[in-house]
Amino acid sequence: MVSSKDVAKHAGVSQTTVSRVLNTPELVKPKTIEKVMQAIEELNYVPNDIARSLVQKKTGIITLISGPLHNPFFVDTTTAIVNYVNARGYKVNVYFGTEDNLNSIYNAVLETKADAIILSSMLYQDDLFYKLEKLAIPFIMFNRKHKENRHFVEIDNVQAGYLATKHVLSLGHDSLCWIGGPHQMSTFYGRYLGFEQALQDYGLDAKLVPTFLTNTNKMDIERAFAELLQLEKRPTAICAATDAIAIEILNLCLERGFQVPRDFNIIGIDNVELSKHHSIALTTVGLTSEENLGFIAIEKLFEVMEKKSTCIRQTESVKIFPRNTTCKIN
Amino acid sequence: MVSSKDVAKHAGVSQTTVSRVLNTPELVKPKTIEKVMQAIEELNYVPNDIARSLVQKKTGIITLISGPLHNPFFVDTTTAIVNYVNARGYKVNVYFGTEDNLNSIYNAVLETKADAIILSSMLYQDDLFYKLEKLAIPFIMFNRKHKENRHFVEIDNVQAGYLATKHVLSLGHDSLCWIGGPHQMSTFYGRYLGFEQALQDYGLDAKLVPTFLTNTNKMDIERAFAELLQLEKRPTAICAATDAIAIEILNLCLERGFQVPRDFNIIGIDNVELSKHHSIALTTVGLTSEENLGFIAIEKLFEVMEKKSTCIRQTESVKIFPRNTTCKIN
DNA sequence: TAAAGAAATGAATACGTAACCATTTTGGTG
DNA sequence: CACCAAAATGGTTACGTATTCATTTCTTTA
Repeated sequence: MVSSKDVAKHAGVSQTTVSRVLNTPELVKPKTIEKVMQAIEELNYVPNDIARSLVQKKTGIITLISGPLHNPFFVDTTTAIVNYVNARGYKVNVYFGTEDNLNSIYNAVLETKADAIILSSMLYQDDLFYKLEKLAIPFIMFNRKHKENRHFVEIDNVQAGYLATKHVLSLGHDSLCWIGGPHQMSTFYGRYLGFEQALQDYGLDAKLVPTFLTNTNKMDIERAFAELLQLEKRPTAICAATDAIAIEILNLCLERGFQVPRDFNIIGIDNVELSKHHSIALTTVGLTSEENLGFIAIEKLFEVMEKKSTCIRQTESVKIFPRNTTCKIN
Repeated sequence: MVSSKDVAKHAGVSQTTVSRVLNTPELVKPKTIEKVMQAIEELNYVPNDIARSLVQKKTGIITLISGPLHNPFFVDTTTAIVNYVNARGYKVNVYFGTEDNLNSIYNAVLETKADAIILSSMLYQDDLFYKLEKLAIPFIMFNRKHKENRHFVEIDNVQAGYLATKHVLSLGHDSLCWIGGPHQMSTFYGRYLGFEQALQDYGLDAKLVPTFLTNTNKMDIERAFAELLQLEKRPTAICAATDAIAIEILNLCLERGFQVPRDFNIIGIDNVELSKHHSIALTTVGLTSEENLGFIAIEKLFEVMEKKSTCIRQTESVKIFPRNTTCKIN
């Protein structure tokens, strides 16, 4: 391992000067720069970013705790976040959280010296929030909100649930069902509230509408769908709390020989890239703006890092994207 | 920032003992451990992993240079790699390489002290290979091979191209075309060779078969497809070098009102998770084994890190997965 | 040419940990 | 009780950089 001391010796200058050549060359004589650069070349010197981090107390690392990539929402956000962070000259430590590994991820993250944290795994009531505040480094949640109501970027979940539901209701469906996730997550809870509200506006009793709250892995969704098929009165429209769920339901429908939207209407929320594929063509609700939610969040996080803001609370408006998995009831 | 020195003072022991309590508690008297642990609690001490890295010359970081996630192949491999690495207690620095940003990624990576590098962005002739060997840290390529023929895990690309092509030929298609990527990548070149070989085996002249070599972003694939549609004699079967290309071609077909497989047969290579979705149901060629290629590669990389192996050269066998985007010609 | 100020360089130190070596304490044995 | 080995602990240093402060060298001006 060749260090800046080696370079210094080789160039006949002090280590300080080597450091200056790399960081503040305007303070060093051109001839000296040349000498040092040549020594760097000859010795194949590469600065040690760990040592630099130690002394500067900046690691240049952003920690991202994402959901798993089999959820296409996280494909979009991870792409946006990683690319943005790298373009800003930072590195990204990525974790994919599931029900199983989340705690060990938190342990690892809390011991890691990152410059900031961006995450989408927080529950509405979660002690993690307070641990992160104690860490005293900037953090932001995307697609999740904590009850303390700080440091988040989300879509208007209630409105999203409302618009999705209203869409199928206005197509004439009166036999709906809801497939969502655990209500400890602000996302699912908010969307469900919107669902309820829309039913109410159409004079339907939410209590009579089948509701499946499931974990969002493949197996549990399949279980929920199996239950759905057992219902006395099969719904004609399935409102899924996320595109990920919707797309998996679509898969299960086709797998069992159903046709969509003939046998089932399906609507999602998130407007993920995959939903636009013409094989899928999922009707969904998504951001009014063209931006990706992960992008908005990471941009805001950098604002906080740069002390341009101190606390982000942002709720983005949504609209409906009608595609081919919903249609007028005959 | 509370350090182990602060803990030491607070507990009335030396910093050495604090370090020992955390790393080799079996060398410390139980009563002392207790004292120190209490001090750690009270002061809310968290070890500084940067300082540890500096002294131990191990960062606990694996660098992953992946392709972009809009390519579903990289969704699968990134998932496998990140989860494996984290389960092993390491962190992952992720980069998504494209034509544009690859050089700046390389610059960043070469200055970063990672314990190992796993990448899928290497060209067959690429100076990067030699720079990485100079770095003297373990690295492995997945899905790419360098001409030096070291440090790689790949599928049998020639065989894959061969099987895919033979499949559509055996279905009665005699009007094929090939949509692939730049031949500087071993993956594309090998698969094309297999394509040629299969044509030859069926008595067709590869030189007369339309071949589109394109960059693998959406826009360039669309351009290639537009060209394809201009051909005097439209092929009945499209052999795509990757599932990513195949799935995008499928999208373009549907977008333009074509039906698959009626108007076009489409076959891919990689057997990505998405290809199994019943909306897509892409016929493809993939690993004989159940494992993900990224998983195999990262597992091998850890073997190298643990000195159990020194150099990986692995080519995995493949088989055909017939689904719904191909059918007998009528 | 001398003096003063600016520019360029260097020496020493801090960052927070693990590791090495030295020292003290403990426990067991004759 | 004395002695010795083993267990437990502590002092010091290294890791490789940036930074602070001091010193030297150069340039300008009277």
